[in-house]
Amino acid sequence: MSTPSRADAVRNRQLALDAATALLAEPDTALTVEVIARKAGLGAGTVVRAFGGKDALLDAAVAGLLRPVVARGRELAASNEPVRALRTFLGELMAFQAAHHAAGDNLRGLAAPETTALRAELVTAVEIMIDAGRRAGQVRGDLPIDVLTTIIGESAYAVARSGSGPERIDVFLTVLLDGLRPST
Amino acid sequence: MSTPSRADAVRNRQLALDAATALLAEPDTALTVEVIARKAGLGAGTVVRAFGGKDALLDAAVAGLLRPVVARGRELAASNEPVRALRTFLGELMAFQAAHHAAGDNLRGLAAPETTALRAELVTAVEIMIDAGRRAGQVRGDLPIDVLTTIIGESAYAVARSGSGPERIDVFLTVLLDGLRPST
Amino acid sequence: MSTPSRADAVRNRQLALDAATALLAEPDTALTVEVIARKAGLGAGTVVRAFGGKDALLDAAVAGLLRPVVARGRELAASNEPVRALRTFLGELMAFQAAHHAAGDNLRGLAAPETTALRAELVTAVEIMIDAGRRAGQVRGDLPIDVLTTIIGESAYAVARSGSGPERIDVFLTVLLDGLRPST
Amino acid sequence: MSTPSRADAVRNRQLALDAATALLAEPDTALTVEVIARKAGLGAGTVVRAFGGKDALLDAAVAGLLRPVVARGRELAASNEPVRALRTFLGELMAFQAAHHAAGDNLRGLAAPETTALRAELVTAVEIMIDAGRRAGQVRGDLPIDVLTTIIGESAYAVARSGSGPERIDVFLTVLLDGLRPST
DNA sequence: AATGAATGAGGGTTCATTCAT
DNA sequence: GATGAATGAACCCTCATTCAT
Repeated sequence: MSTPSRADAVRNRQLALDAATALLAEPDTALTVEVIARKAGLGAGTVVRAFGGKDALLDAAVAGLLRPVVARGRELAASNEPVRALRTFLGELMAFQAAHHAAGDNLRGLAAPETTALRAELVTAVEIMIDAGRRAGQVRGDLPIDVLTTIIGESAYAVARSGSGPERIDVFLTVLLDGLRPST
Repeated sequence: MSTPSRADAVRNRQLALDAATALLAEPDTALTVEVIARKAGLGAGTVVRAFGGKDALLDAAVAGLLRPVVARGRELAASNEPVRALRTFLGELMAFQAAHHAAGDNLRGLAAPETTALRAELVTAVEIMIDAGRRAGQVRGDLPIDVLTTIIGESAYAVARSGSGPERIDVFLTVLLDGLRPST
Repeated sequence: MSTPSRADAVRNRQLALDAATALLAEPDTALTVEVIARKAGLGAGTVVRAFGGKDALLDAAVAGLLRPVVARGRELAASNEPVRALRTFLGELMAFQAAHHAAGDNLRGLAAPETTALRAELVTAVEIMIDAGRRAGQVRGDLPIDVLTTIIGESAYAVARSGSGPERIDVFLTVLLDGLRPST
Repeated sequence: MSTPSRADAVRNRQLALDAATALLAEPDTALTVEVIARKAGLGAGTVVRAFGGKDALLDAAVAGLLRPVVARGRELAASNEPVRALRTFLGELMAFQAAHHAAGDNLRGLAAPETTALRAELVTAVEIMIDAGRRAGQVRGDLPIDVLTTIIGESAYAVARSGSGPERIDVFLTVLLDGLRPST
């Protein structure tokens, strides 16, 4: 029968994904297929085969990390306190980046369609919040919105690089959001 | 005389450096010794020998890019219009990063003493400007200065990632500097 | 079961070891990883991976050659005809060296813990035989024992260099053992 | 004129030779052309050109070391106290080997015609001494002479390997020469 | 379907030799 | 003729992928 083995395949996919995800948080680990496989308790071949290549595995792992953040972004985009929502969202995004700050680096030079798509959704969520903030008169309207979202998105990455803790993230957010306020 | 052949050595060192520097601006190129050597029109051995290793070559290339920026930073740190100086400096720093946005990534995991030293000088220059800005009442005093400098430094990196052009840099600076103003 | 593929690994490890061992007997061969791999019918990566480096492979190869000799030495050290035992042992040791006379040279400058340990055991065995020979009045007592063992050990190496056949070994042993007899 | 530059060539040949010779006594030095050149105060090209290749340079260096030893051998071969002469000669040979025990190893795999020829002469000298010793009844006659000379020649190398000092050499000689005495 | 050993291209580096200066 | 920088083949090793078991 093929059903039970299919179940195994699903389980192994998840094991590989979990291992890769865990390793993304360890900045000084090599992140080779063999290391991932060992952490997953699988063979190297299984790990590659489960995703069709290392690129796809890492894409899936980073996407898996990003997905709940994006979901949260969609949720917060519906808030009627857009600036507060933006701060909350960016705080969570940055905390995620800080916790897995090897994620971005390990994706370098790889095809990562899932992650790319999620990043776009993330930008959309930010866009909605900014737009709502503008309509509420809480966010400055003198700058092009697409540039603002890009800046905000990339800034999250910046914090990740410095291995920043919560207090640093908070300072950054204070500066960023004060800068986004309408100029008096 | 011992100068003549040395002249060639200097020229080729520069060729290798130029090639590496040029490649730092191409984010999707592999940046192997052989690629650098081919671009420089030299043999692979020559490139390694000229700098004593790939690490040292990349360090030198990035440092070469960073050096004039840092020099400019020292100059601007003496300005008596600190906020304007800060904006000018950050604009130049970010333009540099944007032009060579593979620089930081390619240095990952390498020993890069020159670049590290320059980065420290860069932070010092920013610190001076912020401090002067505070004394002039133009920069907020409610946040720890070392966190501000880190944030600012990392932000420059953020812009680099997005391959941003001048207008994007300008928007970022506007937001950042407005956020750094004393809260009313 | 996990044994089946492991069986191949063991077989190939042995293939690499055999190839290296065979090449140790060819004084004018380069003994690079690739040469060993080709002789073993394996890829270069496999050979390195199987032992964790060229050093370890050569150490293992030489140790593999030395091990039975040392075992025989321990056996003969228990003999109650110490001089006869010494001659037998040295004969076998030299025959081994003669058969693989590139062994020592190829280990030069390498970390070879196994081989080093075996050499020490070898010296100990000789020491025991000489000591027994002295107590039996068959070996001269006028010379320091540690010097004798060194000399004997190194002599075996000497014979190896000349690619000597059995009759040469025999002559050397006659001279050496006559020289070790108590002076009348 | 070509005469003065010829003089320079001769001088540089000697400088290269001296440098190589000196380095042969340092077992843990790399002995690359560049190292030799630096020690000689010459350029790498000059060192290679002076001898037509690294092999020839090392051959010449080792031969230069061996030559006086061989000369001394010829001298001592004329002695009418052959056994005493043999001991003296072997002592000097071994002291030479001990002082330059990197010599042999660095010649490995190289064409070294000069050194090879000298080694043959050295063997001849030993042969003469042994033959004279036999006629004087001081050296055993029951063993083939060519084997004895080989053994003796190779033994000198053995001592070199162990980095032996004078006392070790002396012990070795005592054993060896006692072994060469006619069996009673 | 999973395994994990084998593969082999590609990485940085070394070094005897060559050749423009 | 001397120089020493450039060369490029060869070295050992790593690792994503493949494939016999």
